[in-house]
Amino acid sequence: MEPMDSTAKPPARERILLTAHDLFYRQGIRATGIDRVIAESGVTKVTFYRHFPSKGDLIRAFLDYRHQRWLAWFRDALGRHGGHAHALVPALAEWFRSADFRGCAFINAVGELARDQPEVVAIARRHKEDMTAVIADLLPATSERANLAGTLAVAVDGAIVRAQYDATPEPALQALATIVAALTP
Amino acid sequence: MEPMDSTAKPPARERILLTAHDLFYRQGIRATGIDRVIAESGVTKVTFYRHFPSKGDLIRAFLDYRHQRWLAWFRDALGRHGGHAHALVPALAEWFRSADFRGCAFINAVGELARDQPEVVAIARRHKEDMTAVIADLLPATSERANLAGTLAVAVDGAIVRAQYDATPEPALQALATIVAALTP
DNA sequence: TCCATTGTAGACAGACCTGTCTACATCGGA
DNA sequence: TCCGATGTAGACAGGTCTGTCTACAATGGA
Repeated sequence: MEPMDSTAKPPARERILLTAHDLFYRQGIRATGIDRVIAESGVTKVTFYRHFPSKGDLIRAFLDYRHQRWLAWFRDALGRHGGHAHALVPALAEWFRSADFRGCAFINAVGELARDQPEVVAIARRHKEDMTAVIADLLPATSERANLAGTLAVAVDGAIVRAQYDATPEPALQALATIVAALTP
Repeated sequence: MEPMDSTAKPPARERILLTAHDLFYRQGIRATGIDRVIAESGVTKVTFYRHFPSKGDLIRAFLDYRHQRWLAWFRDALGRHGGHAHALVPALAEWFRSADFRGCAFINAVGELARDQPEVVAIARRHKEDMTAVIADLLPATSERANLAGTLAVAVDGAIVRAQYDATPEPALQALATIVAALTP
């Protein structure tokens, strides 16, 4: 029955995944060695390699996990801000202003790994398709909905990368607000 | 006087820089070892380290070089396509469709190196400021010019990253065209 | 002529990387 | 009771990384 008292450690696989998520997102994937993930998740090499036979497996699991987690947050934040297209700005503002914001994990992963692990590009593409679908849900069901959602998704990507290298998120948010206002009546 | 006949190799420093540009942009910076740059530029370790005391120096030199080269191309392409805001789309189309397109070197570098080399972020920021200034030159000199250029720059960044992970550049270009049309009368 | 600069060849150090291995402990279900 | 899954500790192999080192050659200006 698994009593699951509050002091119990989560199972090894979950600890590894949470640690990898933290380190990969914060430091970058290539910059993070397996040894570091193993040490910080409090697991040994054998246990680690039984769950993830190679670093590539861990990277894929990390991206899957990130995908679920980020999309759930995105949907929730958009809902909390009204569920219309203009909600994009305050929703993303939450993320951009959070202390550990480091850009889009998928865009970063493509930049780092596209050449050696082409499947990462496919994963990123699917992630962005799902993000675009969530954006489409904010729009009225006209014949232009899919196109408009795609255009807004490009603006969102632009705002994410700008917020990543700018000192403050305001220019990114202002630009996004301008584009949203121009495109949605 | 340097006769400079056509078979002469360029000086070592230039060969190193061109090789680094090629490898860093194509494979990523972290994925490219110094040894590879040394081997492909036809130079020895001592020569290399006399010009660039550390990999960090080479990275900075690469980004400077890329900055000059990309901006010169960007200005030229915009001019060839009419020098107005709508020229952004065909100009970027040239780049996105070129065989060796791999996204924006500065966005990629920030994703890879921001944590360990914060100065890379500052370099990227300056690059994007200059890119934004070039975009501003396409716009009429109204009081809104700077704001509008900043907004278009965000859209351009979004189009660049989308073209990087999409299978074809068309969605990125179409989105950018839509945004440009909506923002410039 | 002298000497600093730039070049060449390649061994080497020391760190870090991924992944394998032996040997043993615990625990839950069949 | 037995057995497979899951856990632990840590040595080890073989590769790659950055950067240093010795020793020598060519060139070009003061």
